[in-house]
Amino acid sequence: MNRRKTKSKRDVLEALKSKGSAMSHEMLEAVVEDYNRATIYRILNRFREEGIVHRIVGVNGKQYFAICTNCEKENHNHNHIHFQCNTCEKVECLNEELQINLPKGYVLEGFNGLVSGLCSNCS
Amino acid sequence: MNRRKTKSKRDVLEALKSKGSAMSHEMLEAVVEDYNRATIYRILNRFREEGIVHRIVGVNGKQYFAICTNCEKENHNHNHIHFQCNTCEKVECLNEELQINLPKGYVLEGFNGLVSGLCSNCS
DNA sequence: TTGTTATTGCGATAATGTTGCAATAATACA
DNA sequence: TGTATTATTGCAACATTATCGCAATAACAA
Ligand SMILES: [Mn+2]
Ligand SMILES: [Mn+2]
Ligand SMILES: [Zn+2]
Ligand SMILES: [Zn+2]
Repeated sequence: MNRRKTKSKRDVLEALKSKGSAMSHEMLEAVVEDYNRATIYRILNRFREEGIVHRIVGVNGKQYFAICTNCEKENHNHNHIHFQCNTCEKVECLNEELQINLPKGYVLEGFNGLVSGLCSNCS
Repeated sequence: MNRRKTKSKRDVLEALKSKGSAMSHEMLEAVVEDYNRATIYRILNRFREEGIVHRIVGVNGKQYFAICTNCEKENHNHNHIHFQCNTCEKVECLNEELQINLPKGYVLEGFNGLVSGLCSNCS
């Protein structure tokens, strides 16, 4: 399964990089040129498999995708909290790492921590 | 806007109480008698307004509702983390309270912290 | 018992995300 | 450079979750 470089992938990656904060499908659609809905989702999920981006689930239940920073190959640290603005919908990574203690017998596999409120632009 | 006591409300509340952990619409539908989808959602959102239940958004983007415990009227503490099992889909409240520091200019309004993994039954 | 209106059921609708399949195009290789 | 392979795309259909308008129903106050 060899990967191929395509314009759509470049466009999506470029959009995510230049935006800085996390983006939903909807946000991406507004920025990149007109690709099919399925194509964009497939690209995002592919990126996620490859460890290029990580996913945040918003309070609205929507998926947001953000470029991985501070992540090494094979060693991702996504235990940071995210912030979602209730007004402008922006989703960003906070630096806050946090430590989680689970009860006995529980196995941690993922973390999705989301603080919602007003960002500095909207407060 | 006076509230009225109905069988559907009693049933939903009873289901949530006896289950102990958070429930999705789907889970509720399987337990209570046959009410319309919209009715159940309206009841849940009503309960939320009244501060009887709180809502957790799962990693799957679905809504889960749990009875409020440790909450006083007008003073809810929902800054606790929740745990969702990737196998049996169960969602429960963890005792872990956590402290969140936001950057300057940010206003906190809500928190949805979700750890996913395997519960003690499924691990 | 009766009137008011909160609540419900029904149907339609919106939004998000995935999938199967045939067409297209990126890439390896002759 | 030309050709074959197959990863990727577009399209349409589908699944799921959740909300909403409206008319019918039923809780409850008087
Ligand atoms: Mn990462
Ligand atoms: Mn509460
Ligand atoms: Zn904002
Ligand atoms: Zn489990």
